[in-house]
Amino acid sequence: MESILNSLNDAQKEAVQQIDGPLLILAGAGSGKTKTITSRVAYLLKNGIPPSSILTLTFTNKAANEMRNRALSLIDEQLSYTPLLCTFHKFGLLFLKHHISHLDRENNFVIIDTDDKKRIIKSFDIDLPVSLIASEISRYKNNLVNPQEAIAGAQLPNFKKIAHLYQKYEAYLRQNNLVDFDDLIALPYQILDQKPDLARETSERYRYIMVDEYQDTNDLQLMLLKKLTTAHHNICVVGDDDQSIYGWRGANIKNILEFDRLYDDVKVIKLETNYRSTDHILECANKLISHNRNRHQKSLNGTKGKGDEVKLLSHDTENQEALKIAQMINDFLDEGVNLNDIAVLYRINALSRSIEEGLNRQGIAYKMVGGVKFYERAEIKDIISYLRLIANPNDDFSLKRIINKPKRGLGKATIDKLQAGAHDQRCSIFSYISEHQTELKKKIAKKPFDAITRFVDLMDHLIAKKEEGSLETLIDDLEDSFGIKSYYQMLPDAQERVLNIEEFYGLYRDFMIRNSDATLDDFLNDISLQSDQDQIDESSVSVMSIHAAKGLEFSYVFVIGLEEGFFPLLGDGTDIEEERRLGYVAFTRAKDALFLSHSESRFYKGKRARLSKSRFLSEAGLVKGSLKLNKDTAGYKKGMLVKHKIFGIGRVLAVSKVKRETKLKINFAGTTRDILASFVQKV
DNA sequence: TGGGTCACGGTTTTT
DNA sequence: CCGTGACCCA
Repeated sequence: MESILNSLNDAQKEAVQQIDGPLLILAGAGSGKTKTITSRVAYLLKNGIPPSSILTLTFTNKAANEMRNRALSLIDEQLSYTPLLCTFHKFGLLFLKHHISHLDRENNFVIIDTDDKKRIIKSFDIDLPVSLIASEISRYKNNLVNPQEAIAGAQLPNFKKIAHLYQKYEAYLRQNNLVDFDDLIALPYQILDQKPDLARETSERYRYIMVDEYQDTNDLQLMLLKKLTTAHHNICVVGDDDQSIYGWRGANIKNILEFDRLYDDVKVIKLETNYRSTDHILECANKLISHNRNRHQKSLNGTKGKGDEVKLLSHDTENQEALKIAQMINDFLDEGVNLNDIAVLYRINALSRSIEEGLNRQGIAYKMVGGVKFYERAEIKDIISYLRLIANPNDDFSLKRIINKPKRGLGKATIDKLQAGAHDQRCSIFSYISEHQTELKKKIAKKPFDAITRFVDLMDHLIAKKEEGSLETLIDDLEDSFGIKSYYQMLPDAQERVLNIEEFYGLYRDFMIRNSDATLDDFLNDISLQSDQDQIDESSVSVMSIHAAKGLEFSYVFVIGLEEGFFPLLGDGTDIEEERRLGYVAFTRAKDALFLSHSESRFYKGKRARLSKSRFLSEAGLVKGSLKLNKDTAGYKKGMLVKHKIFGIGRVLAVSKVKRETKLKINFAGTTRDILASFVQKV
């Protein structure tokens, strides 16, 4: 027990030992949050709490793995059962595997990603942007609004449309037994809500619950947690409201700001001692974040001494910026700094290109986190679709993706016929083409018919393979049957794509060897919850978005693109406080040296734009403030035409200022609405 | 059916 | 600027 508490400060000790009742740990950046959580898990175990009663929820797999390792290393004895420590989504998946039958569904469902979701929506005929529909559906789900309610509640024609698409989308998912990311949280909640006994039982099972990164939970996750604590109130949430950066994905900062209203007798412990950064860095971060109003008052106290001043780097162009930073990094390396200790961070991925070029020119090894994700590459998704179809032949969605890949002469016309035929028979496309061949033959020409027959035969063979359990070699049979690799060999970027395919085959075999009793479904679900955060830890400079840098720390940090418009990123529905929190997160990644860089101009979307310094630089005390407020107000005038995503085109009736925003009174086809200027575009 | 050309629009950020 | 989607012709 001593060994666990020994290395903790007083606040951390208190947090670790406070195991009963609701507890909010406000853990500032670099205040030893992970250490506190892992010590707390260890402390619970040491106090005889059975491992199976402890549930710890995190945001990324990476955080989950790291915490598991650290917690277990604090315990000497071997555990027969490891406490469940996973992401919210993984927890949802495990729960649904056991309980989805309560919703009258089979547990061989498949998880779809955002791209799949958009494809499904796109396959309906729509006249609104897919991204809008997708995000509205997400919103409905996160607010527990079902399609019927959505339709009943929708007022405007476009919302009516979206609500109907939502209904169609849900029907599609159900029919194909698909589950999207939102469902992984929403469906468990629905089940627990319908079955109070199950809620109680589940809550009894997990008597000690901990939640990491609580500032980034959404409403639905909060409700789910509420269900999980029906039988007790032993919930410990850990987070930092100043680091809430996922509002765009539905995270609700109120969850952490108002946690004490959720349960009686909430104990609050603040961890305000920062062990990571030097004082100059902290001062800069503290100053910046102090401009936010919506936050728990607190500040970080350093322990490392003053350190070097935070440096502002000014450049004319992004190429100069990249060159200069690459040179500086080279100098650090000459001084003996480790590649792993250096990071370049930015607000938007588009800025990575120039930096990569600069690092390449200087011959500096770097790793990009994010960008095009491995599992989202077209060639990988094709193979995944084949596997999904083998796992579940009724998955029309996957079938349509690969039925003509590699090309077998099956175009839109044929596929439409198959779809119509399947619809008439009320069965999936696959069962239609395998079981109604005589009928099919009458409908389509010989050539496509032969292609389909051959496709079905090969698939049947693979399905049989799966059923007899030869999963390890299934991937080779798949390649032998369909020649996906050789197909991509002929396409552009062949080399890279083939390498990706080979890597994927390797991952598949590896998974099947390591998990000998796993099913194909297990594999598919496992990879769909994987992010590529978990990269190989070779020695290199890290280049990534600030979001990707959450939870990480580096000795030397460069933040680039500190210009109005890029950071803060200004556009539809910008939340300036969240932008500022992102700045805070970026600054507090640095341990010893922080460099903030801006450029006078940048080449973006095909043209070069002149840019002014980010307001965050003056707010952090780095440049003397010459804040131009309401810069974009001037653009709007009475009588002007503007366009809104949902309301369409309207005419401006009046322009006014509210706080720092421009508010417009707009006439949309006879209806007058007050709307913030940031939500409309000039026509 | 599939390949080629042309116009458009767009990017935050991720489980 | 680059990738995607619509449209047209062989």
